[in-house]
Amino acid sequence: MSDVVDEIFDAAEKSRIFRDREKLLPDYVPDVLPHRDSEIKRLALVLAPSLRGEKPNNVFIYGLTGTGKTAVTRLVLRKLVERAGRKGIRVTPIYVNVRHRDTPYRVMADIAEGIGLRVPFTGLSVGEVYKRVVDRLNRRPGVYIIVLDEIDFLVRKHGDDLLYRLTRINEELSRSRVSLIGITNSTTLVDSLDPRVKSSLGEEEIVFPPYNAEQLRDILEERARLAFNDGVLDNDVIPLCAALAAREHGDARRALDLLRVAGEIAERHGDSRVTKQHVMAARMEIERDRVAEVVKTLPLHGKLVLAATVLVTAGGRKATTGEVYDEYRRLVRRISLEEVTFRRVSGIIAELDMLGIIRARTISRGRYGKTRIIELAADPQAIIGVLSRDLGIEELSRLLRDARHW
DNA sequence: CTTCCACAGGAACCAGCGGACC
DNA sequence: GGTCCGCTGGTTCCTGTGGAAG
Repeated sequence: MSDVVDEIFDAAEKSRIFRDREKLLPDYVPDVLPHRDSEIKRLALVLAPSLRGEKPNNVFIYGLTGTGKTAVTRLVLRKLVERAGRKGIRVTPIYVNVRHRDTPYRVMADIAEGIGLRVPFTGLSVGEVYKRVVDRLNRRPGVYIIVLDEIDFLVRKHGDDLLYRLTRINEELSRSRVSLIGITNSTTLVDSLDPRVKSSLGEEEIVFPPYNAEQLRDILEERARLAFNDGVLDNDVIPLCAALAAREHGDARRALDLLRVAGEIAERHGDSRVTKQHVMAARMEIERDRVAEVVKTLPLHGKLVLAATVLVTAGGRKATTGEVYDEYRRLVRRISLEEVTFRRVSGIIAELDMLGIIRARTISRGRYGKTRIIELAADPQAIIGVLSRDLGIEELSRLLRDARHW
């Protein structure tokens, strides 16, 4: 037995495929970012005044996912801090990813942590945390640069009150200065902001265009050199990853994920080279994982509405909100649970759409009313699998399994 | 041109929970 | 121990609306 374990560990120690797998992880920021020179320059220019101890302008950064917004920001901040350190100036970056911390309190709490303040994860008011932050900033003079990544998630759910407060924070500071960098995936977000927030945050604006397939190839090649052993990649692997990601609006993160997972699959299978087939398998694995992740964390009635959607869209037909709701009711009654209202189901459908698990677009059928037409946006097999296991209701699992015959 | 369907989706509010503060 | 807090997952009530039918 122990030699089996040893074998596994031995194999894990000297990977045949990877030289350094971490270089492909989403949060790794390389020193070289191909095709982002002008964006790097612009951001550096904006932030440069902090080296003189002055407050840089606030910046608004837009661009679709995987266009290098976060990487560029981190790179520039890293260099800025290095430089400031050598000159003995205190510049403190505070990075908050709002996507998974999408309430005003949590964002404020993260900012507090970012300046070394311990705050409880609940119990205090937002105002109280804000006060403590202001207090701390006044006690420790310096330039602070707060990065709010993916702020769309905060604004969409909770409005821009917190943003407004943060843009005014300097009025309460005597010896410190705070700059804001707002990063967003959505270009339409700006229009929904309070004009005061808009003008303050948008003192500077940088737009990140999507990468094309050729540029993605450069990025992947650069990174593959660091991450893979020499000669393990088939020639068509990188072009394929680039092409697949280019189809999804030039998402570099997606391209890197594909490459990494393809490598992982090759390694798991004990193959010595990464091939096109590994990339195709990676695509499916990534999708399955995404679906599983999303579906598992859905609240109970979210899962049930999704189950109803699966049933009513069997055979690839499209359904309306009303049809999904009817099916949902039938389902819930059959397994004798309490049902939620139509309004809630409508809201859940909107949430599932946002999560990318279904597609729901509103249309008008004239005399026959306005509704959304709904279809699945993810692999039905994967959804059914996760729902069956997760709900643990035998009758429902059977229904879903039967719906699979289409 | 008007009507009217089948909803969309905003707004205000609520219960229950885990937790902080005094 | 009472009061306050935020978050989630709801409810109730509501106004708004694209476009086929009449």
